Amino acid sequence: MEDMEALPVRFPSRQHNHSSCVNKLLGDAEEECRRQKLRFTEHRRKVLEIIASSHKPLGAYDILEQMNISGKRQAPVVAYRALDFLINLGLVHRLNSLNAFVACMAVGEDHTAQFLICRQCKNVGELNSNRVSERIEKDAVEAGFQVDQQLVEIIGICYECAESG
Amino acid sequence: MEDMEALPVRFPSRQHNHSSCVNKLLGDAEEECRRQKLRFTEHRRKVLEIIASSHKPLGAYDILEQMNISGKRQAPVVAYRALDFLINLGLVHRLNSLNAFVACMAVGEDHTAQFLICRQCKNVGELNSNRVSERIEKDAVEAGFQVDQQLVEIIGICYECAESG
DNA sequence: CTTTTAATGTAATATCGTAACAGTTTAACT
DNA sequence: AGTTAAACTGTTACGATATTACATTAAAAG
Repeated sequence: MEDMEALPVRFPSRQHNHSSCVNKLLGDAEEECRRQKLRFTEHRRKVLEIIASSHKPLGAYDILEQMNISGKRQAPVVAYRALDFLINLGLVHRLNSLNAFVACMAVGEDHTAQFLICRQCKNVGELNSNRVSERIEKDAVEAGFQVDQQLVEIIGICYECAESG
Repeated sequence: MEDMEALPVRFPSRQHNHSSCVNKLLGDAEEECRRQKLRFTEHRRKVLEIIASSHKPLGAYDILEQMNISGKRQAPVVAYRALDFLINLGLVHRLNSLNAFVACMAVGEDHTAQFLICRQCKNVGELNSNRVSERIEKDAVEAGFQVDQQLVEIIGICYECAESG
């Protein structure tokens, strides 16, 4: 018997307005930092804002380009440091197959995540299927392996791209 | 009700002897190339041999170092070309989270694969769980996504490392 | 208000991967 | 065999991604 609850998935639709999710994410970040007594500095805010403003994954150097506050180009390490921080906080995810970064779409939900990467429009969605993560966990354990972290990236075609041919 | 068949998994044990699996893989490669009328050139053979001789993932430049036939260092592109070929043939897998490569442990079995990466001994095992791949496929489809490729990398501690503390 | 921890600035460098193009080998077909 | 087309190789250069190291500054904790 299957679990019949709705499967949580976020795939950004085409006409979707980013500004609300950017604001939500920045708010969540601030709150989370306050709670954990961490510093939500300008670099970190800026990087999160840049990533959240795009549902296409951004490379570190793309982000860097948009960090030109006062026309001055930052060193790569500046972006990487902020990214590390945000990833540890669970606000940003890294897509290994693309060497790129996306904002988390399920902040604060204690979620597992699988990434849906559309190879046509390049948008990335986040699937939060506990069934998938539990299946992986179980089978790994059965194979004698103790799981710390799961990286699941699914490449294909999203609904909107499939519809429009 | 669960599928009770044994879960196919290959995790290289410590005392395991590589030479037999190297030979098997080279044989499979030759046969597959003959079948598909592809050329199993010296570079390709050498790269496959190098990868198959290690169950730790190797980076492209590690492979390159070992390609010093007659003391002459090859250009990176030489390794990458051979790797592309072997990956397309399904003889080698790329681990995106490590930018590294491992030999396939289930050649010719029409398999799906999930990788078990031990963060202690750095060995990599291959889990071939259709339950995992089917669960991913189903949930992605339910989420409106058409799957072309799945990348599953599982990071943790292998059985032998867990035992020895 | 001083100590110590965390974050920043800056330069250099390491690591990973590809483009472009000329030359050579191999396979396929007269 | 000789010709042609396709695949592979050699070589150079470069692009893209990521980290180390260390001096300086800012913030939090006592």
